[in-house]
Amino acid sequence: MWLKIKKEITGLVKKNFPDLPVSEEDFAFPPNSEFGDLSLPCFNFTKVLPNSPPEIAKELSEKIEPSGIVGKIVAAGPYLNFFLDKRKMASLVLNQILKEKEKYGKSKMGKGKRIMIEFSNANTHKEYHVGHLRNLCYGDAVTRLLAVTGNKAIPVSYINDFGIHVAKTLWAYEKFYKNEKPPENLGYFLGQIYVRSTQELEKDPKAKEEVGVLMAKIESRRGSEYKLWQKTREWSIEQFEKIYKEMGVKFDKVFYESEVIDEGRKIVDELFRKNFLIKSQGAVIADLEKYNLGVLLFLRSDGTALYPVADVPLAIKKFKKYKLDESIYVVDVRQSLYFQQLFKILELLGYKQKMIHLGYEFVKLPSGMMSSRTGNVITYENLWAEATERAIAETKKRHTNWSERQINETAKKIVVGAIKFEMVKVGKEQTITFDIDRSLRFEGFTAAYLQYTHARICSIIRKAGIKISGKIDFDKFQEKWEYNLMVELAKFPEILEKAARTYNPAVLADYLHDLAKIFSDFYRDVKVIDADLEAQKARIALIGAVKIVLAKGLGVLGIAAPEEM
RNA sequence: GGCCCCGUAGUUCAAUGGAUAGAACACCAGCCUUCUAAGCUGGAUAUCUAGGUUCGAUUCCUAGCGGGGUCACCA
Repeated sequence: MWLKIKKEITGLVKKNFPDLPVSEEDFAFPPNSEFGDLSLPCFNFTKVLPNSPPEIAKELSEKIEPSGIVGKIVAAGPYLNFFLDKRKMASLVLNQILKEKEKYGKSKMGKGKRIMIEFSNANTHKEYHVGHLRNLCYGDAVTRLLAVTGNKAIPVSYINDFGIHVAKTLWAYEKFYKNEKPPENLGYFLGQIYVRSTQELEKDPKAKEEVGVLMAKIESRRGSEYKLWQKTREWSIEQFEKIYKEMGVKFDKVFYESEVIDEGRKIVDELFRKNFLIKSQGAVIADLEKYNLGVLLFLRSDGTALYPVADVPLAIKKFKKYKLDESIYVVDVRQSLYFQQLFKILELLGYKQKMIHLGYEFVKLPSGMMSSRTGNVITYENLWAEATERAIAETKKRHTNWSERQINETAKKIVVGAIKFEMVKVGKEQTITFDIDRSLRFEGFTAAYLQYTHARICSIIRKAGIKISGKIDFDKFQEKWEYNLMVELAKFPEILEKAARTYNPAVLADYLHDLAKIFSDFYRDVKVIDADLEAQKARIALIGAVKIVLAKGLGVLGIAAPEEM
């Protein structure tokens, strides 16, 4: 919306000064609304005009006649500030939002590009912890951002169900848990066993061989070990599905290492024959030294497979089957060298599609790096239980008359919101130190604050009980908060585009918080229900627009906006 | 050692090269017979160092310091 306004103003300036080097990108928002709504720095104009920036600003402000959406033009030092016509602004912004409703903000920026985005690459037979959650929440938010900005986003997950970790867990299972009655959450149970396994293997180095033997038996895809693998693999997969359902994340397709590894071995053989891969120190590698990317191991010297053996065929399958324009991998930044290597190999094999590794920093705890081995870890289950308990307690306190079902449903929305918001509200380059007390707060810069703001708006609209129909009299807007809200609402489409362009949902989180803050100011100073009918109508329209944008913005972050809380 | 990321308030984070560096938490002092106090108001506190580019640098460049990651059989 602002882009449109900036273009209009650019036109206005050019009409009077055709030679001035000015474009939409040159405008800035003033630090304070007292300065105006939009600002044009005049420093660059010294190249075509003889005067100093302040003199130029002054001259421009005198010679350009305000028209259209521009109400007033004022020079402030080297800046040329534009004040917009508030009534025109109101009718432009509010009419569009109320007409488009939840479609407001949708753009065609992506031009229908087919983008596959791979995330939540968890391992079966291991724990699912807050580190995985960052990946899940970030990947999901980016998927939704790409979709809302005009791309065909295809979310997929790639599960490693066939690595050595599987054998480790099953080794410990056979040895220590075989006769135990498994608990209800079987996936979680496997995670616990994996931890035990790493501890036991440290104590008993000889057991490594047993694990190797077990792995070979599983890979043979025959016998009781293979059956055990099939059974326990389902346990993990069911756990993942439960997590995705609770968190409201959907994948179009889930790939499994066990399904692509055979194809991968064939490709490795073929590439080896073609001398694309070579033998070195007993292992099979790709030598990428000439691209300054070191070497990448495909096969260990004992012939067992490493990551790229599955990743290469999977990437090829993706390109062929899904006709992708772009392929995105959301994986921990520690694997950025690996992805540079993988992309280089795919490029050398002739794949020219755009490949992007979205590397985010890891999650650690106040007590240090997460480590399953030492038990310094917050599992998904622990976090979910803890968060649910707190959200239920908080909701009960406020709504003593609510049914249990109502409380649980609302609490769940708060829990999912809290977790997702914590994970995406900071940039991906930032290490998250996950402090459970800090993260499960319901005040300040949190999802709960945004949800609460939304619920308050819903409450007002319910109580007012009037339908907005016919023409709205925007002259009824007299308060600065009403105007500030509209200015903020108008930014939403550009915010979505910026967040999508930079793969940074934190931009959106920030914006929603700003919007909610301004609403709170409005809420304090401006009564909606007590106002005369025309003013009430106009204000209902305004807060209705805020509600739409809050709900939509939260939705893009994968967070629900409850009507009451 | 090579490469990558980070360094902003007591803490956790913001800031397309633009005006007075914003929030949140914590702390102190206030605001609920009035649309949900999960809210609001007020208060104090910050750009790692040294150079450079620029009319203008938290932002870009160089060097250094500090923290983290990664660099062949881990995933």
